Amino acid sequence: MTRSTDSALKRPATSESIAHALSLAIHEHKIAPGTKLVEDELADIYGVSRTVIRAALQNLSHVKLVVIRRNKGASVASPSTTEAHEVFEARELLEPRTARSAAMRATRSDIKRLERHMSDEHAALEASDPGRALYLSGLFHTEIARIANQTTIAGFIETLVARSSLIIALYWRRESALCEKHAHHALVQALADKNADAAEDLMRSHLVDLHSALYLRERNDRTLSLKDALTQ
Amino acid sequence: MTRSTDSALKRPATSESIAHALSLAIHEHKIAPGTKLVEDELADIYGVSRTVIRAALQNLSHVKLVVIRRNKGASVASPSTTEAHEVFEARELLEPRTARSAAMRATRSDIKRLERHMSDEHAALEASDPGRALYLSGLFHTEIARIANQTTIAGFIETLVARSSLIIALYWRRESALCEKHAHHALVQALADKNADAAEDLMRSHLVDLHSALYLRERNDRTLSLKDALTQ
DNA sequence: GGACACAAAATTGTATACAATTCGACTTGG
DNA sequence: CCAAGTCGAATTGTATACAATTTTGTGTCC
Repeated sequence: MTRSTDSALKRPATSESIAHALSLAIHEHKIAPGTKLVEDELADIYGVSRTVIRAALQNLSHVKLVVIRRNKGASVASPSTTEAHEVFEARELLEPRTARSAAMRATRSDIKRLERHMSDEHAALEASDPGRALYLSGLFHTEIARIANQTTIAGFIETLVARSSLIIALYWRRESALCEKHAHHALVQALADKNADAAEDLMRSHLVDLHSALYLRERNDRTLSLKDALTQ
Repeated sequence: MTRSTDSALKRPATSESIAHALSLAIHEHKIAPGTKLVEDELADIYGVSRTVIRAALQNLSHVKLVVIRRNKGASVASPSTTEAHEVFEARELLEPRTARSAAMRATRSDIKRLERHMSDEHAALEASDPGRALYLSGLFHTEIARIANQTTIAGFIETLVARSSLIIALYWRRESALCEKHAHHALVQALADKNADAAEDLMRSHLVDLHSALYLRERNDRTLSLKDALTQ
């Protein structure tokens, strides 16, 4: 038996599966923004060599979930308020239009899937696992992008949702995420009704709500980069 | 002296510099879509180990310039007509808005830079180096995204422009790219005048022009994926 | 006690060795 | 002659060894 923590992985972890696992942990706020990700530790945890870990970290850096600096290694990204604004502005540009397309294309099974997502999310909240609820609520958005059948844009949205998770970890100021439930429910209704206009509007206002539920005063920006400079 | 072709690189190539060099070659149509990229060959050419090459290829795969399939290696991407449509639809969604922002923010030095780009492009055409002209005309678009000061969206546009280069290699049907010159010139004028509406409209119609200058009949898609399946 | 210098430890970067897989040519039996 | 199978070369996947760099700790001098 090696020193490896042997975390019950049947299959010999690939860089993709590791990237996925890390991504999930970050989404669910189990790893905080700014956390240093040391290659040796991860290699030990997943029972693979650093080669594979490096590939996984590189993957994550491409979706901006981790930042890699030469000779300094990888850390979980810690977006500035500027980046936070940009991410939500990009979402406000892409997602309403995508919701419109989704409304025109959504099948009954698509709707069913979205409803399942919502109930999973609700269950996670009941089980007081807000991290998982947040992750699922992100999946809801990427799922809609998938329904819209625009792979390219869906890919962009996926990375924006991922980054949003970090942003929420850093700047969220409301306690309850229940507002979400309402918005998502209304959206699914609009999709089911094939009401493209409503879907677009609902998505837009949902995103504006999220954006404005963040605490993004400029001074935070300085604090953050200071923390960056000191911690990492 | 090693067997390496030793292509006059002063600095010990990093994965980034190699990715950049390959990206340039692809942009300029010096490497055709579908071309197999063998790690050993590249390692030899750039005088580094496969480790570095693999990192570079992974970088390129994230911007969809190359496709990596497990145990099959990397090839230059060869977008289907469906992907081609998606890429241009995404551009039509992102870039007009971006041009609007750019118009509101462009400084005199920004305009100067764009004009320099245009004259470089013209020079490349004069020197009958259409590949380079195409590359520069892509840079023009990413430059505008940069001016708009939306790093996130600019990043998306950059990858879309890169992929467009592949799409043009595969599906371009007009001979002269002179239409471009006109459109770009008008755009710069709008930016210089801080005419946001005009910039947005000009960008939109420019992209629609490009899109419609492609030969994207469905049957091509089949041909392509067939070729894909056989060649690679 | 604090600033500096320098050595030791930790960590990342790169090359290389070897294992696993795919691809192609050849053989062989029908 | 063709189909299927098989061996070998080519290529990719992964682990490991070592070099380069950063970080940390320690001692010295003022």
